[in-house]
Amino acid sequence: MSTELLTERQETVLALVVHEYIEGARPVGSKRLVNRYSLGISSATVRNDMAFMTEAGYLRQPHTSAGRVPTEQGYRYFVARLLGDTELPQNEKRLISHQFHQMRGDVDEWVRLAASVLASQSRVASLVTTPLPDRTVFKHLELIGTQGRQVLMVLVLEGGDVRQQMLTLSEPIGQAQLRQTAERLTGACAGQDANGVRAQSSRFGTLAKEIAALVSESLERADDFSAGEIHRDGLANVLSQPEFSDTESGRDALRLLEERSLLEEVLAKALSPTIGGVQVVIGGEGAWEELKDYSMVLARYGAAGYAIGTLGVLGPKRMSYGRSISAVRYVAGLMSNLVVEAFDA
Amino acid sequence: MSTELLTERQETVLALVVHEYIEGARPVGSKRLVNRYSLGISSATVRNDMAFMTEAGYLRQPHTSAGRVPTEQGYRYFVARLLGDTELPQNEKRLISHQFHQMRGDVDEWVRLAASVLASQSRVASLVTTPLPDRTVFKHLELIGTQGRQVLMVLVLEGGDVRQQMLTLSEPIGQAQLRQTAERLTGACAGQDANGVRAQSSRFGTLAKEIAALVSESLERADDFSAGEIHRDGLANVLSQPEFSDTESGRDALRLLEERSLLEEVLAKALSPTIGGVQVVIGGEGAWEELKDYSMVLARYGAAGYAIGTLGVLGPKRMSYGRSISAVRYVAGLMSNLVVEAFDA
DNA sequence: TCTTAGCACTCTCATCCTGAGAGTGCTAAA
DNA sequence: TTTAGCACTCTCAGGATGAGAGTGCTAAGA
Repeated sequence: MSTELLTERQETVLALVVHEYIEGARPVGSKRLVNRYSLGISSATVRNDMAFMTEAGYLRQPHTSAGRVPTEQGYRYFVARLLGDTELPQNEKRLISHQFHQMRGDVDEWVRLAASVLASQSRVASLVTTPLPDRTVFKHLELIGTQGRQVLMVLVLEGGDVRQQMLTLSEPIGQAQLRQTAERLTGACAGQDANGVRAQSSRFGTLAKEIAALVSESLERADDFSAGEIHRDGLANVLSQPEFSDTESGRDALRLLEERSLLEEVLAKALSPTIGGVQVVIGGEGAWEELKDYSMVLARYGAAGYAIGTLGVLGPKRMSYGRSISAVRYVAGLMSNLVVEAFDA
Repeated sequence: MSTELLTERQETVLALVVHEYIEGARPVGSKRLVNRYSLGISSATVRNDMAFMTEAGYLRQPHTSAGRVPTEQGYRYFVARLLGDTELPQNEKRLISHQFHQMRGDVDEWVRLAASVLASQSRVASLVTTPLPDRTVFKHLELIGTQGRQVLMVLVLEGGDVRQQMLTLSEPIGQAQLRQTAERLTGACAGQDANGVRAQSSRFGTLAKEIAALVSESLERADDFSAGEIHRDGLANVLSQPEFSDTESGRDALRLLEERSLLEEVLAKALSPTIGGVQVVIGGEGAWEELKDYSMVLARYGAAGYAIGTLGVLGPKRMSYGRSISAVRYVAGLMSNLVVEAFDA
C-alpha cells in the first residue's frame, strides 16, 4: 500500500490507463496504449508493468483476458500524485464569471447557477447547498404590536438575515412599552450569539426576559439547521455514463442523488477536515457503502464569520477528475466572493 | 372524434385494455383479456370491438400482429368517462394526514413532505412548488438607522413574509425622524398593494416619498416572481417504468424533469382555467411537443388572498391515473389547509 | 344481424451459435 | 531488461431459429 512503489514509467502507464478508461469506458489493453500514444516502449513491456500494478492493487482485470481498469487505489494514486494542478481554460473562466456577475438575483439564483455551471463543466451531477450563517449573531430587535396580545417579533441577524415570529403575550402591552423593551434588548445583546443573549437575560424584567428566551431559542435553531437546501443539477448527465446505462444501476444512482440524509452526512463529514481546498471522495473511501460505485469532488464555499455552504459533483468513479476538480475549485471561489460581497453590502 | 361513439361493451373493453396496459406495459390482446377477466364474450367479439376502436382512434397497434395500446384519445376517454371518482383508501389518508400534522416545520418542509408523499403514492415523479403570496400586500414598515446614512428597511407583508433591504440615504437622518416616517407610511399604506402604495406616495414629504417608491418596487418584484422553487421527488420512479428503461428515453425524461422553464410554463398554463380541481394533461395535449410521451396530473393548492402553489406528478402516459389523481387531490387539500392555518396564525 | 369457432398468417423475442477482434501470459532471443 | 512471437482466452456483435401471442377473415350458429 506504500505509494512509493511505482517507477516513473509505471506512473506514465497508470496515468494513461486512467485517462483512456475515463475517455472510453472500456478496459484498456497494452497494444491499444502503444498504438495511440507512441511511447518508446513495446506492448510487452507495458504488459509487464501492468501485471506488476495489477499485483500491487492499482489495476484490475475484469476478465482473464481483458484490458485493465483502475482500482480505487489506482484512482487515488492518480489524483494525488499524477493529476497535477488543473485549471479551467481562461475563456471558460471568463464566461462563467460573466454569468455570475450579470446576475443580481437572490441567493437561490446563485445556487442554481452554480449547480448548472458545475454540471455542464464536469458533465456529471452537481450538488450545491444554500449558504448558512456561520454563527448566528443577534443584531437588532423590533416588537410590533398589532392588536390585543398579538405581537410581531422581527429579529435582524448579523449578515442581513431577518426572521419574524408571532407571539401571544399573557396580557396586552402598549406599543410604547414594547418599543422600550426592544430597545433595551437590542442595546444589551447586539453582537451576541444564543448563549450570549441567554447570559444577559437575568438582568431584565419579566417581559424582556420572556422575549430574550425566544430570541436565544431562535438563534439556536438557526445553528442547528445543519445544512441548507441541497440543489441538484445535471442528473441526466449521470445516466449518460455507460456504467449507469442499465435500468438497475441508473435507478440506484438517482436514488442516491435524491436521498437527502445521506448526502448531508457525506457533505458534512467529508469536508470536516478541510476548510479551504477541494476534497475528492473516491468510492466512498470505505466509510459509505452506498457510494461504492461513485466518486465525489467537494468544496466548502463562503467565509468564516459570514456564511458557509458546500458544493461539489457526484459521478461514477470513472469521472474526469481534472475537469471536476478545476470546476469545483473555480465555482467555489466565485461563490465565496459573492457571499462576502453580499454580507458586506 | 365524438365521444358518443362507443357502446357500453366497447367501453368495458377499452377500460380493460387501459387497465391491463397500465399494469403490464405490454400491448394487450383479445385472448389475454377474455382469459383473465371472464367477460361473457369470446375473443373474436373482443377482436371486432378492438378493430372498431382502432379505426375510431382510441386504440393503436404497435405492429401488424400485436395487441392493442391506448392512444392519447383513448386515455382521455378513459379518464373523462370511465375512471370515475377515485379516492385514496381511508387508512392511507390517515397515515398521510398524520405525517403532515406531526410536522411543525417551515414551509419548505411541508413542500418536501408533499413531494415525497405524492411520489410514493403515485409511483411516478412528483413536483411541488413553494406557495407564493397571491397578491403582495403591505402591512408594516420599520426603518432602523445603523450608522451614518445606512438604513435598514424592514418590510412586513400580509401573511407574515418579511423582507429587508439596506438603503443609503442622501444625508444622515436621526432615528426619531426615521421612526416617524415609518409610522406615517405604515398608517397610510397598510393593506395596500404596490399600486396602492404608489397612489398614496404623492401625499408624503421627500424622505417618505423616496421610501414609498422603494416599498412599492419591492412589492411589485414579489408579484413578478412567477413561481416558487420547484421541488421534485421520486425521479427514480420514472426510470423504473419500462418505457424509460433504455438510456436514451430515460435521459430525456430526466432532462424534462430538470428543465425549470418548461415546467413553470406548463404549471402556469395548464392550470389557468381551473382554480379548484385536478387537471390531467395527457401527452402534452398538442401544446407541448416535449411532453409527447408524458402525462401530468396537476392541482393548485392554497387559497385566494392567502398564497397559491402548484403540485402534481409527471410520468409516462401509461401511468395509473386513478392513483395519481386521488393522491394529488388529497395532498392538495392538506396543503391548502396548512397554508390557511399558517396565514391565520 | 350479431356472435363465435377455426384457421392461416405475421411479428416479436429470447436463445443459441459462431467468428472476428482484442487482450493476455509465457518463453526465448536480443 | 526489453521485446518479438505464439498459443490461448474471453467478449461481443450478428445471424438463425422456433415458440408464443396476436391478428384478420370466413363461414357457421343463434
